Amino acid sequence: MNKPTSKPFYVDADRLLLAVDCIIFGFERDGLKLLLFQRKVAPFQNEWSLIGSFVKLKESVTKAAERVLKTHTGLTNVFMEELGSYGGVDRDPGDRVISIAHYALMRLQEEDKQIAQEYKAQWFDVDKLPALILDHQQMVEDALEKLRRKARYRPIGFELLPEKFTIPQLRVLYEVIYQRALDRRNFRKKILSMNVLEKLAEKDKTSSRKGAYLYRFIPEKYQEMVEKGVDFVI
Amino acid sequence: MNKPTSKPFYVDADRLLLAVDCIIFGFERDGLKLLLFQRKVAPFQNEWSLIGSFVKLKESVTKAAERVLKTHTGLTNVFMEELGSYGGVDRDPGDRVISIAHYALMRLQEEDKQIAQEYKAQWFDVDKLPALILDHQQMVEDALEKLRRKARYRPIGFELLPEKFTIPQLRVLYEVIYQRALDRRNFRKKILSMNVLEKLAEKDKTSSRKGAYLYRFIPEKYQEMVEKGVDFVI
DNA sequence: TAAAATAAGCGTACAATCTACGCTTTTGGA
DNA sequence: TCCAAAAGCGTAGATTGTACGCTTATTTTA
Repeated sequence: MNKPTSKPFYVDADRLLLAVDCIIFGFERDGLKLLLFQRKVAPFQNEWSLIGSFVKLKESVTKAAERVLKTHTGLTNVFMEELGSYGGVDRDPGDRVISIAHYALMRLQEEDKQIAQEYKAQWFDVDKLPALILDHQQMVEDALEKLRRKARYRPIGFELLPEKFTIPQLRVLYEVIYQRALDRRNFRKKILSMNVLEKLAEKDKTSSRKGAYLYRFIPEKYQEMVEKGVDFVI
Repeated sequence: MNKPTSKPFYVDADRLLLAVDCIIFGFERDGLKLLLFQRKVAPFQNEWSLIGSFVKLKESVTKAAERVLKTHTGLTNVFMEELGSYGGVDRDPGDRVISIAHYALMRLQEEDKQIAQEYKAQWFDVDKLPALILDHQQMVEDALEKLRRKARYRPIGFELLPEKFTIPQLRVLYEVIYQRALDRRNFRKKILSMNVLEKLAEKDKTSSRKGAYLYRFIPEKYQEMVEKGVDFVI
């Protein structure tokens, strides 16, 4: 068996195109947003789409997803996780492409909103999305479901908050994820009983006259919680 | 742009090898088992390995996983689900191969044990596994974690029981998955309170003198439970 | 043939957690 | 100065979880 490279095995196997697509969620006071792009290349030029790219020969899948996020939003260090593969034969009429979808979470601040302009993208309300190409609609639905389920046993939503935050802010976050109202008073009790929050002296007055105390996660406790998996407010 | 096929797009993208690997769990009274194979081809010939195959150009990822299961165990209609991708650049020294791992669950009966002989495979106790090739050890650990987590909010374990089963059998199943003892009496109460079981007139006497009543899932209730997601005995 | 052994099954009591909701506090604006 | 609005505190009752004793049915064994 001659070897053109140092890799003589598996010569008969088919070679395919492998892509990553990113479902980028942003959290804002008034709801959960999704970052969408107008596709630059054919097929489906100019239609709304998730952002993605092909995985390169010398690049891990994870790195590919990070690269996509970086080049299309400028962001690094964002929480991102694999959602799953989309591997149907005819899912992309352009060729046989298998995509490994990833979803990312970020908190949306004024500065992040510029991303939309700089990268010709747009933030949409998750329940007011335009038509998407290919199976991207399905990916978004799956990502939302996974996000909600995950929020139950992991403090995942916390990725979406600034370092200092108020308890009402945290509650709104969960309300947005679960799409339903949570009792103010019970939510507070439950969260505080977990002993992962440190109360700070400062107050945030942007959303009420009285102002709400700021809190911060206690890193060790938070880490512990991530590992053990907590049963969260439903 | 000339087109050799009807698919003129994405000509510059790298083409990779995409595989599926299957983590096949079997449930038996005395524990959870894993089906392993002695690899027939180089590299790693004769070493213990999960079973897998390359995804073909005209085959969906899901179909590829089903094909693997069928050709290596003869089984179809087994619960199987995607675990995730293993996409590191150097994970397989034989070539750049990305694998999408899947895990399958089945109940182990005498007839299924012949699989091991027919297909030159062997059932191992999940906590007494031999060394595995590549990152297969990691895949198994991840699959076990996912299985346990999933068992909490989905009646997933039920895939592993025969149509008629006793409550003690169901309990042993959960004990095996969670790797800890569950209180007989409380388990029964919890399960019965879900109202998904129909008590049959027959008893099963294979595992006790007194014999235990057989039950069956009420299909509609069971389906409801799958969709809503239940919070299960921890 | 009676007693012992064993797993199944039933019930009860106490603890922990969830849920609903009233009341007080703080502060900016009318 | 009073009102409105959100934050924060507390309690009571309902629900669920947890520990564990007791009875039942049946086979084995003494």
